[in-house]
Amino acid sequence: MTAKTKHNIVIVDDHLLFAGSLEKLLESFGEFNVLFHAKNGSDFQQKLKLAKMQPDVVLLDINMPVMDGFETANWLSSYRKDIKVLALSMDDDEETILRMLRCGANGYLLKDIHPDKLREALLEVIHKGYYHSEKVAAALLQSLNPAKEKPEHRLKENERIFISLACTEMTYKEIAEKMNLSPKTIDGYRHELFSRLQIKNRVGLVIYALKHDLYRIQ
Amino acid sequence: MTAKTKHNIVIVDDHLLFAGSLEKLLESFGEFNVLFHAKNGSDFQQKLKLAKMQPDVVLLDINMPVMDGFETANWLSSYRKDIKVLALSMDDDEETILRMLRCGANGYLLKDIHPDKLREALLEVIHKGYYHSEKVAAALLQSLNPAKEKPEHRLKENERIFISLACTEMTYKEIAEKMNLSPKTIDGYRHELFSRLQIKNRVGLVIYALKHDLYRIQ
DNA sequence: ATAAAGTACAGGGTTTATCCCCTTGTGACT
DNA sequence: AGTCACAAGGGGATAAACCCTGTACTTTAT
Repeated sequence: MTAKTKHNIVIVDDHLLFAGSLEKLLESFGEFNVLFHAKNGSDFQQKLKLAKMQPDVVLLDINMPVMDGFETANWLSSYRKDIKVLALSMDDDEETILRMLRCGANGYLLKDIHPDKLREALLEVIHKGYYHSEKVAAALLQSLNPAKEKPEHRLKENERIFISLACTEMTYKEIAEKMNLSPKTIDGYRHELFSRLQIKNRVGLVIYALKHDLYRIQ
Repeated sequence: MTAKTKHNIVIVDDHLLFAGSLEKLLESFGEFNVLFHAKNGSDFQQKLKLAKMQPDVVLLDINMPVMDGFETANWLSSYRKDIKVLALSMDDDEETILRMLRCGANGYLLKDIHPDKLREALLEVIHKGYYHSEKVAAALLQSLNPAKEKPEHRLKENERIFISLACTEMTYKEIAEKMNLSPKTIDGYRHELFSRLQIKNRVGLVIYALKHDLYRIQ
């Protein structure tokens, strides 16, 4: 395979070590050529505009500082629709997968897959225009089936505020004061959330909040 | 360089794609030979015992399910002190770096370093027995300054276990049963930790645990 | 060698917070 | 008129948090 017929790839990831290693892996497959690296979305924008060759596929990390994967995919899908985007993430959360696909990604890969899967995914994205692993396909189906959705996990604004306050050292009484509500109303929120989210106590609520990004440490 | 004179490396990381890529990077340097991968600490234990060749260095990820980097480094430093450990993490938190070094790691590398630094670090660990980047060296110096040390944050093993159980929906009574201790002893642990860590209630303890990586979501 | 100090575990008793059940008033919308 | 969402309350059981005390065993000092 000559250099001309190789598929051109760009890697966007803030972890230099990973990006560099990934390049070696792609080279070892023999049919790919890495044009350049970028350490975040805006770095990618600049380098893409200056590049003399355009990539066929962008391997895009989601968790990045400055301009994350969602923003980058969104921008690229309006700027150059012919460049395919393969999202790379450690997160197998359904919400994240769907959000990334809605931002225009052509495929979604978990970082804990076998290296051979990456080759398979890249070739599929190039030839078929999309790639979906079993997990992603399952998430897609779930989202299309409204019956299987979990409406009990939809939260109202006051519930979100309460949950994030419950992740602090405040007592329920103090939370009530802060929200200008009666402690008894807070008691009602608590009881309602415990049964809807199937948790047993306040620690369960904190864990739920952290899992679903309703509260962030530090 | 013949295969015999190459340095033997083992990679312990739950992200298969990263581990596989890293292997290609190491191969490209020419002076390293990857013996095997493991996806967590206990997987590593098993494979190490069966392996016909022993590694010179273990590249060890910190964030893993089942048996994390701390536990693994701890185990290895008592099992085989001649095998060097180079910790790999995205976390530049001072606490984490020091904890890993206390667990017996011979060096600490951030995942966002340049690939060439990895080669440098590996060679230094092999020849000098340790490697410390600027950031790690700075953290070490800080810890040597007794004025800035926080001895009240050093935890005993039972305290660590208690804290991670306090991050679940278990009551203190259930935690006591699980640890084969009286509920009153647990009450003592709780009181001691609240005053030492300057927190007011169990939620504070959960937040502390998550900040300092004593408990991990999911 | 023995007293003093420290550490780990466990107990009694009390207050406060959490958790749970059941009920009520008030607008708002069909 | 009905029911729905929301805020609020009464009463009570359980868990969490905070006292202070005691025993057994180890470490350290003299």
